[in-house]
Amino acid sequence: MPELPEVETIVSDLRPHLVGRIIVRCELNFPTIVRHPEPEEFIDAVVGQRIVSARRRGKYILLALTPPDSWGGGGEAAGGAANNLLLVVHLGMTGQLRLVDPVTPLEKHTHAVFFLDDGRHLRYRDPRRFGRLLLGTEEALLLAKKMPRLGPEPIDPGFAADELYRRLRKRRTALKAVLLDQRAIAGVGNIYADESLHKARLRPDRMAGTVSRKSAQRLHESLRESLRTAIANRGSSVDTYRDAWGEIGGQQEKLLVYGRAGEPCFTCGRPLSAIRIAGRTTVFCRRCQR
DNA sequence: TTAAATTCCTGTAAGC
DNA sequence: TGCTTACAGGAATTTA
Repeated sequence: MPELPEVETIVSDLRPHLVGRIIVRCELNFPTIVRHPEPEEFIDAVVGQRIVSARRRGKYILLALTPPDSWGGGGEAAGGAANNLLLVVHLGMTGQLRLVDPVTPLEKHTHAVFFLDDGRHLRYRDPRRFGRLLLGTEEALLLAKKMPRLGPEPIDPGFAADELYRRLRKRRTALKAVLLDQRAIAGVGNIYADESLHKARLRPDRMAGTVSRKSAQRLHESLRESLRTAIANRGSSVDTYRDAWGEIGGQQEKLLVYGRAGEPCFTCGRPLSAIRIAGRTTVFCRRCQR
């Protein structure tokens, strides 16, 4: 499922192709995939807009839009103005955002199609429909509670070990539950939570508030290392993840624990255990993670 | 305020 | 082979 590395791969691939394009038409084959505003208003507002930037925040894809004739045109080419209208895409578990040639056959479960002025189609497909599309300014979406106030970006150079330590210390729940909380740290999901806890040799069900500064430092390092390696390998194609071109990633071959319950730990050889934390399957090594 | 439980959804795989 | 059932999980929502 798409987490930070997968979303980062999609956004960085799409960016050079989308920035500068105008959305000339929008079709919603399954309108309820749009969660804000009403589907009709969404279409009216999005059509005619120019995409001026494409970025990632947590697991969200943010496309900044401006009317092409506003401000003498191209005035915000750098993108990122704070009160820009944003087209927001969250992929949920099985969402796919693909840029295709118009002759590409429409795949089943394609819920939205954005027709671009270069003739190509940006298609949103999502069999399980846990994903969603949003449109509005960042402030409006936060206010309407369509998006959470996300925690810091774990791969940001400014994200210090001490900040992770402080965020863990104040929580009275399992370490892994905090990693999965998007308001605590943005972008981490089930795969990279398990992977980084394993690398840091920490039990996922350990109470977050009891971790030492030293343990938090190890987790900080392993979390960043797991995410950066996964980005370098273009993400993990477990379940249905595909990049913007429909291709699989490479990180699934290198996962240490995720999806390997019952199989031997690569470090000690003991079978990996599976437990449930915060409603998610959690795989770890009872010997290596204490 | 925080944490836990519930809900949404369908493809896949296990079990009979 | 074909049917039924359990399971996968991100995050909004509800409950405690």
